[in-house]
Amino acid sequence: MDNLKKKNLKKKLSIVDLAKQLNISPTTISFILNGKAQEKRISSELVERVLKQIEEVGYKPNALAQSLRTGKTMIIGLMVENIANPFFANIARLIEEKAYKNGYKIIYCSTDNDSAKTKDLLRIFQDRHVDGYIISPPEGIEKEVDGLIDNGSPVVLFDRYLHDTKADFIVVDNAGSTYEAVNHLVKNGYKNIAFITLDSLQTQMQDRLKGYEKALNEHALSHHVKEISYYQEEENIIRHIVAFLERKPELDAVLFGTNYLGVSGLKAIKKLNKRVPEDLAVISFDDHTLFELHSPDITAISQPIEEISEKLITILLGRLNKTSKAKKTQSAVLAPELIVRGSSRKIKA
Amino acid sequence: MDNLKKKNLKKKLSIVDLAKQLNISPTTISFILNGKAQEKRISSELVERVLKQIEEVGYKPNALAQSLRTGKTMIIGLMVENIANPFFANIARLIEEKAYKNGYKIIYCSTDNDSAKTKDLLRIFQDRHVDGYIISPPEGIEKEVDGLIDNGSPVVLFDRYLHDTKADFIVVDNAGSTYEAVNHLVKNGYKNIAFITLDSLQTQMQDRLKGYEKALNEHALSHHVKEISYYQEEENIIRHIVAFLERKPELDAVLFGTNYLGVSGLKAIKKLNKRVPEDLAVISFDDHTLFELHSPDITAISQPIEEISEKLITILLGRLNKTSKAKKTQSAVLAPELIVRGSSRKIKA
DNA sequence: GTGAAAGCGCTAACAC
DNA sequence: GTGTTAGCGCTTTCAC
Repeated sequence: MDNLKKKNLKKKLSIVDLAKQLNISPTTISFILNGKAQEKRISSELVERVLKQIEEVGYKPNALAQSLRTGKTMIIGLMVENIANPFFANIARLIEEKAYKNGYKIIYCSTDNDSAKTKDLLRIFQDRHVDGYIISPPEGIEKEVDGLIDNGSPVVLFDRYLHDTKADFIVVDNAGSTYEAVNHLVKNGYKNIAFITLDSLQTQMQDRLKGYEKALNEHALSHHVKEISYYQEEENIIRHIVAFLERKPELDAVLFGTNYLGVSGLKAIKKLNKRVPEDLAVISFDDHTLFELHSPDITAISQPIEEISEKLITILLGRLNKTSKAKKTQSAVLAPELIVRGSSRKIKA
Repeated sequence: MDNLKKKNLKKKLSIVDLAKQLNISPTTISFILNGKAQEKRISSELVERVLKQIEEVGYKPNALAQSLRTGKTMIIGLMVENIANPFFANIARLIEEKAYKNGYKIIYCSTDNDSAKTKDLLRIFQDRHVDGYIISPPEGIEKEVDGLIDNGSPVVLFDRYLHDTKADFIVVDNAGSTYEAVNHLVKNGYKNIAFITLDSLQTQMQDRLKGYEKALNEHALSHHVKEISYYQEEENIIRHIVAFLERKPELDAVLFGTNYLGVSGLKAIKKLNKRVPEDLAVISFDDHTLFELHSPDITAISQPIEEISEKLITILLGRLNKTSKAKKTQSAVLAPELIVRGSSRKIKA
């Protein structure tokens, strides 16, 4: 009866309680628990006895107290632009998995590309003493990021990076892959190629724009760039795309700068009753379930999500484990893959 | 020079440091910080002075120490089946937002519907002393959930619930909405309606099955149920669906039990070169960007994501704020909406 | 009105 | 090899 009750009640017992039960000092238990039994030459019988008792009474160290003492929380702060975006959700998923495997937990949040919100969020993460950060940063948080690093918290950026920052980063070859995509369109006979992108100075968007422009210049084709503001409802985005496409009847192909622009773009194209690719060829940056199943299926610049996540966590864990803080900025530029599908196929002229 | 350095260094200063600077006791500062200035009748000038100093030196209380002392972490543990599933990602997004607005942060993870993994994860959340839980639970964690509640941590389940548990839950009317969807198909002239679902005993899947069967029974139509195991690659799922559809050429409609089954199903249907809805009408549980843009667009049972998130966080915050632990289980059953699209339209017989 | 002091549970330098 | 003890930074009871 009493035993049963005890089990349910789960009186949180501390290392001191445990020490009393065993008639030894908390220190010894602490040493054993932290793998210092050998080093401190604690008798293996004692170790045995302690471990057994721990098992028996279900003792679990208070992580909060540990963190307060050691300064390490084993928590990684993950800030993505928007967790509802499949690209970020998939990255988050993979990072989470790899982090857990290494004993780290994830606290996450969506920044909405809002630097004020992001600063608040960074503050909160700092308050909670997260050990390291993985961030797809909005513009304007350079100072805060460097502040974190100065305080000894490693930061790895992804999807885009920040100029003049000490933070590590993992990005993809945005310029090169966009360049390749446009060349693919040109090779298939398209000449009036638009680029519908975000009105954003973030590096990834700027690089995609550069790739687009470089390709067009090389082929002496005229530019058709439409920049759309990030901060609006999808309906509005669609409206803008519709207006742009209507204004430019000469277009025969369009490249979308992000997956959600691609999705909105397809909705716009549907509204206009344009046939893909006969009236308008389509390529989108980022792949999306939708692109595979759409009729026709949509050519996409697919990012190596698995590789990105792997590198991110590897770099971060490296920083977390090593004491050498002096190491230089690490970075990697990964190669996306152009997945050619029906929406950009050659049409008989 | 020295000032600059100080700013960058951000020597974490404690409440004691602050007290020394002000020549008062830490207690007073603590009272002021915790809104007890009135109660303790601390002179408003002192309050002013303290606040100003805090501002000036950028003092921030150590949340870890606070948590250790108070036992509250202001962190909510969110466990979803899979953050890469848009349904869960969207819910997570909304919950996160609402939580932050109330001063709570989210630690999240994906359970993969794996009860062993989930138990581990619960353990980790417990270790970190999260204040409350929002969970889309796999089967088999009833005991653990009740354990949490017994220990005073509120738990709200969603998407499905657990029998014989004290936990609150928010679900949708799975049986009713599936019933309605099948009736819609029947009304549009379909007679051989399959239900492709998960091989799962979770309540939501069972209820969807019941709704399907009830409708068929009322119309004296024969059942065609295909249960697919959750734990496999998408390729395999597609293969199973293909095989099922090939084995049952008499089918003229199919209802998918989840959004990813719907997506895989569409891929299977594409492989089989079946026309939708001429050869096979399609409805899927859960809406998905894809369903809107697919040709034809896909009829879906859309869950009220915003409302679900709102209720979840409201119930949890209610529990967190109130001291009355004795309150009975709270639950709500929300109504999904059948969004009728082209994939289930009436075809001329 | 304000302060001293006792912990929350843990780690680790130091002592023996 | 093992124990004593001083904090980590905060809240809160009790005293004045």
